[in-house]
Parts: sequence; C-alpha cells; structure tokens
Amino acid sequence: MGRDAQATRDRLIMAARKAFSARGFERTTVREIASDAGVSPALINRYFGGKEQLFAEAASIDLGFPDLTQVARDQLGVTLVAHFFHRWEGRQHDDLLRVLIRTAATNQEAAARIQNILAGQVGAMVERVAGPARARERACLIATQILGLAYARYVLGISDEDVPQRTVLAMVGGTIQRYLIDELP
Amino acid sequence: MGRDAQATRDRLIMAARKAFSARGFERTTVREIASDAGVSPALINRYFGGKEQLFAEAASIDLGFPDLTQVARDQLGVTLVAHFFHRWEGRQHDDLLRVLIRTAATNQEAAARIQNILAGQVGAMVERVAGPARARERACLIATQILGLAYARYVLGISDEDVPQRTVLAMVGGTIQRYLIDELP
DNA sequence: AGTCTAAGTAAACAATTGTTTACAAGACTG
DNA sequence: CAGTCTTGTAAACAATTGTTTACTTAGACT
Repeated sequence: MGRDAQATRDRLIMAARKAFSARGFERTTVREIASDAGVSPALINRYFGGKEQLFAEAASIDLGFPDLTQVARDQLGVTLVAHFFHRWEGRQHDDLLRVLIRTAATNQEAAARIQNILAGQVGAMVERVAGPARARERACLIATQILGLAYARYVLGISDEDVPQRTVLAMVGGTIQRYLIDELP
Repeated sequence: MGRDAQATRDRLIMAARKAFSARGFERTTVREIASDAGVSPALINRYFGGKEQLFAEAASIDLGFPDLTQVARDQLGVTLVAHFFHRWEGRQHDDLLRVLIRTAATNQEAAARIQNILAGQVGAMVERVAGPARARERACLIATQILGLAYARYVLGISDEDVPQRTVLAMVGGTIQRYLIDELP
C-alpha cells in the first residue's frame, strides 16, 4: 500500500464532522475540510465520491442509551436528560447530533436520518422501558422535547446563565418522564 | 413616481418569505426570489441593499399571543399550544417561524433574532401570567419545548400519523403548563 | 406635448463553489 | 533495482453565486 489511506480517510471524516457541526452542510466547503485534514480537496472525491457522501459518512450516529433496567422507575426522565447532557458536554464532546440538527434544517437526507434515529433507537428504548403500546407516539413526543433542548442550547446558544442546568435537568426530566410512562390521552 | 415601487417591494418580500421558508437562507438564491416576483434580481439590491438585508426584512415576526387573562388557570398550557397550532396550520399558514428555525441553524443573525423573540414576547407573556419571578427561566424552558415541536413537525416532517394532534395538544400542553406556573426547583 | 425622474432591465463582473484531469511521489513486489 | 500499483497534488473546469454598471422604459408634472 501507499502512505496510509485509512488514516487520511479518518482525518477527513474528523475534519468534516467538525466543520459540518460548526457551520452546517451548505456553508461548509470541501476545500476547508481538506485543508483542515492537511490534504488536497480532490481526495474527498476519490475516497467518498463527493461532498454529499462524505456528509453521509460523517453523520452516522449512535445515541448510546444507558442501561435503564436498574434505574428507579420515577427517575427515568432525569436519568435520560442527564445522559444527554453528559454526552453533549462531556470530555470528547459529541458534535454528531449538532451536525444533524444544523443540517437537517435545510437538507432532506439529514432530516430523514434523524427520523430513522427516532423510529429506531429512541423507539426501541421506549419499548424496553414502557412496553410496545404506543411506543412510536411516545418516541415522537420525547423527540420534540430533546431536539428542542438541543436546538436551544447548541444552535441558538441559550446558556446556563439563561436557565441553570439543575433547573433544566429537573423540569425537562419531569417532562420526559411523563412522555415515557404517563398514560396518553 | 414610476410604476409602483411599493407593490414590487412587497412582492419581493412575499417571494423571499416563501423561498427562505422552504429552503433556508443559504440554499435560496436571489435570482429565484426575483423570478418568483416577476422582476430583475438587481432590484433586490436596489430596494434592500442585498440578500442579507432582504432576509432581515422578510423575517420579522410577531407571535401574536392571545389574551390569556380570561383563560382558566389550569388551561393555560393547552391554550398556548392550541394557539401555535392554529397559527402554524391556519388558513394563511404562517411560514415566519419556519423561516427562522430553518435559517437560525446556520445563520448567526437569525439565531439572535429568535433569542430576541424569546426574551421579548415570550418573556413578557410569562410575566403577565406567572409574575416576574424567574420569568426568563420559564420562557427558556417553554422555548425548548415549542421550538422542538415546531422543528419536529415542520422541519423534520413528523406528521399526524406519527403522533395525532390531540395527543400532542394534551401532552405538550401539560408540559407548557408546568413550565409556566409550576414551582421551579 | 415635452421633459425629468423614478422603475426596471440586461449583461457583464468577480468570487466561490464542487468536481475532474493529468501528472508527480511513495511504497511494496518481483 | 526496475516496475507498478496506490497515494497524493496542482491546476484547470464548469457552473452558480451575489452584486454592479450602463442602459431603457414608463409615468407624472409643468
């Protein structure tokens, strides 16, 4: 083999993730990604086929839900919100959801991808915790609150000064709790 | 005067609103807006100064909260959610919030504008209903839920088939109710 | 009517975009 | 060491973007 194709491929994906997360799909240029990866823009086409496909590869996501079977039933909501906070603001802060939220705003494919995540990962989590009955509806309700929280904090830039994290944790936790196991009308 | 400057100005704003709402700021071209208004792209620069300023003018918004003083105190949440549904899906369906949500995803100025609306209109409404204490926090919490709902339905395209509107009304209404007047931790 | 000013256009401009092509440099194999 | 893929680049390409300039046209006012 040559120098190290896999390594530069990875560097391209990293750089793409960073750029897409900061500026969304349309405002990110392949030149900028390539430059950040220390490589020629042509390699994006060689390795991925184009900007679209690079995005598709850079924006695969795993919400990584924790094991909820050991959690007290009335603590499910706050546990989930705490989980998201931890992922979003943790040490290797997870830009992926931000990439998707930013980009789905104007990109059909990204929107479909979020829908998949909802139907798949969130739906499965709801089923495990609350049973299969109306799991899809619960998953959608949860999505509206979690996406809104992410949008407000990481796209609009609403900060701890506006609402302290403790308050969000308790109040939004309560909301998720209701959407998760309260009886639906 | 000439033909009718005001009328074409208005047509440009209408066309801009439609285009920005459908595709966001970056993916909308001035040529497309001008063409939809049946006019030359140069007029956008003449009348507004450029694409940015046209956007600024096209995206001014008034949430138009109803008078809540006559509403039963335990019905405030559902009333507000019903109000938003009515605005968003009413006869002259109000694209403005969609414009902002779509565009704020990648546009600093649009994000700031949403922040202003929160601090201003939503904040004032909260103060009227729940008093000035911690009104800002309540407004932000409400924003996370309402923005998330709008994002899910009008950007991602989650529909009545996924969650019937009755369910959303009741459950999200309950959430807003809590954020509005429940005691904060 | 004739004239002046505002309204509008067509076309060129300059910059930036994603992508392709033709070519150079590395590393492994015989 | 020669040959040969793979890895990489530089530069040109083609399209599209927002904007500007020079010009034409329509309407109002004396």
